[in-house]
Amino acid sequence: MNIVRVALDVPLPRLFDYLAPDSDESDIGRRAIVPFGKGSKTGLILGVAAASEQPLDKLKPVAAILRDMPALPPDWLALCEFCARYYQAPLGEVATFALPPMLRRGKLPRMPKAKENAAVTSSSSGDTVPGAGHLTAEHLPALLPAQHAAVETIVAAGNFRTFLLHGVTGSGKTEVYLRAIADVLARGGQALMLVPEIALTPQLEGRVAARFPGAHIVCANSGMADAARARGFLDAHEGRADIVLGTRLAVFMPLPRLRLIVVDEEHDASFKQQEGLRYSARDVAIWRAHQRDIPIVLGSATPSLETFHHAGSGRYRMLELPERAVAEAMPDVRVIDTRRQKLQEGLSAELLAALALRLERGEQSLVFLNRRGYAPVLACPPCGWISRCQRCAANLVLHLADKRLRCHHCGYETGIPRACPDCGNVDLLPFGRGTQRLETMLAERFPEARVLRIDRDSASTPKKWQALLETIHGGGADILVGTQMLAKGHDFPRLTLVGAVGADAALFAADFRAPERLFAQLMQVGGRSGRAELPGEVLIQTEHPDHALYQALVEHDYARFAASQLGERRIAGFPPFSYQAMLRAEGREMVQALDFLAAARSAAELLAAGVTLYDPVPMRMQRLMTLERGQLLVESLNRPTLQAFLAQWMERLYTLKMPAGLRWHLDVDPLEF
DNA sequence: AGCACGCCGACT
DNA sequence: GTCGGCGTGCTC
Repeated sequence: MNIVRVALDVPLPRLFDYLAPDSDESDIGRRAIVPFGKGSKTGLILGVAAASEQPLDKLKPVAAILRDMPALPPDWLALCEFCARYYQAPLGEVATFALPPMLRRGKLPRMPKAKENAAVTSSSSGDTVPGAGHLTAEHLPALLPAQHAAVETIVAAGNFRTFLLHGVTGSGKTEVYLRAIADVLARGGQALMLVPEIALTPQLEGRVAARFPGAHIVCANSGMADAARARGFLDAHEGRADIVLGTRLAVFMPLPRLRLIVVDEEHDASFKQQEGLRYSARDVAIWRAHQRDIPIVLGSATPSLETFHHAGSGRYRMLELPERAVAEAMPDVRVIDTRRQKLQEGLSAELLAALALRLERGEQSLVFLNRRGYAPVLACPPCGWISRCQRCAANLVLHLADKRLRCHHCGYETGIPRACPDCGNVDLLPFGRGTQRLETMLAERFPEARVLRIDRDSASTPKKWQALLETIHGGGADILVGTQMLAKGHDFPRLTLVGAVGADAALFAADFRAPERLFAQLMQVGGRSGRAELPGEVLIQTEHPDHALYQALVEHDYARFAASQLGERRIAGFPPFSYQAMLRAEGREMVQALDFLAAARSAAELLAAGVTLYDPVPMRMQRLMTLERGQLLVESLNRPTLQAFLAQWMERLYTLKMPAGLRWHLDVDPLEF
């Protein structure tokens, strides 16, 4: 009697056994439709067996085994198993998550008929080299020595090796990726390139497509239509695709001839999924490269400190691109000490003068401020009342443009009160500064200038964002005011000045990764300024001009910044010198959440050798409106120790009785605190 | 997670 | 007298 073990999309950490008389080993990795509870579900067969641990009379027969596509291969199933184990998630959830929604539902997309243009699909036949005919040297940009060396090293690796390609904006990282990919394609391999969410721009797709005109390129991101995503998955799985280019979810694409993985902007937080299966696509990609014994290239101008640490210790191989490939000078970065001067609406005399100079010369400026809205709070000076969100602990941000108070954490919004709700005073004052206030102030101060604000409010839809970009590129703006939205992706040809305002907040934030993010942001935003003939200038307003972070920025010295941060983290015992997991609980009342976490902590007591469990704490911000959230940090100096602990701990947590309405999840290697 | 069954309030 | 609240228990 044959039994198939099926992974189903239910939050239960086990497989389900079904009778399947006509099944055999070749059905492992196939989808099956099975009766489940009242209805039926589509799942994935992960094993066949002669016997079950379940009593035979409890087993139902499978409704159907879907044999309409090739079974998913063992390495793909092993990838899911790794994720389930490492992130402590039910295997069924991982396996179904890794499938595109359409395949998950037991359907297949309509595939295009094979009639199309033979040149485009010839790559799947295996005897032509995709794009090779087009890769003539005279069409390719010349490589700098460092780029050349990096390409040679990656190409020569062949086997598993993690490379950190470290180079500033404009140093030509993309060209290195493309050359390494060309080599892989020439040898009949497939390449996987992961990019951050925002960076998956048509420009990059276009550049890759233009470089490999004969190659079959598949894109994969969550914004795609169901059928297109499923088609891409099948193209990859059945070996037709040569290059898969996508966001984090692309790390789960089955690729039989995979020979190279590239993770561009590896430090980017969007590689970590923040809900559901909380995986890090970058880390999963490294595991996958190891599994397949192939090289992986992590690229960044500002690597995550974890990655940089491993590159320094020799675990990863560092590839430095020291120069800018495009003939551009690095911007001149300076700090402005704001302690001893009276600021005008938050701007220093130097920054205002620099802005005036750019206006005079007809060049563009950017004022970078990581706080949207008009002012962070509305306050009543006599009684001390400040606008607070009713649903979560955050302050309500004043948006003067549409006369609203808005919570940037949970989305709650309300009108502006006429008078203080506590004391009735009618003279409520905005406190602090946001992008709107800065925009207003700059427009008043420079009436002749065209001031353009770019933040989540003004660029709320892709269409609005596109329109703003067109205005900027068309020379329709003199001063840009914006948040980190502006830091990524786009070149602004006439931009020669970047001013950073209010950056200090990140220096002393509760989140130990805040300085790392600030450095990356300032470096990125600074990289937007300047061209060969128009050198750029970056002015950072700060009350801590001697801080190591700013000093390193002035010197364009990432390594120095990283060394100082890593020194602090070593002393504090933070990652990469320890390994963390966060248990979070949310419920109607904070006490419920904290009670659960306390119970979870007691349940851990006998298991926790070599592991530190901290106290359950209420979360700083509660994201969901009416839910209270708490969290419990777990830490160990040793990853296997933490992993072993988590596995046993989860088993116990699953047996704990849950008060109604209380939910919890575990976040391994959390990025958010 | 769904989706049952299962006992206590205000409605045609 | 019922419709329905969501508490707890199970799904091979």
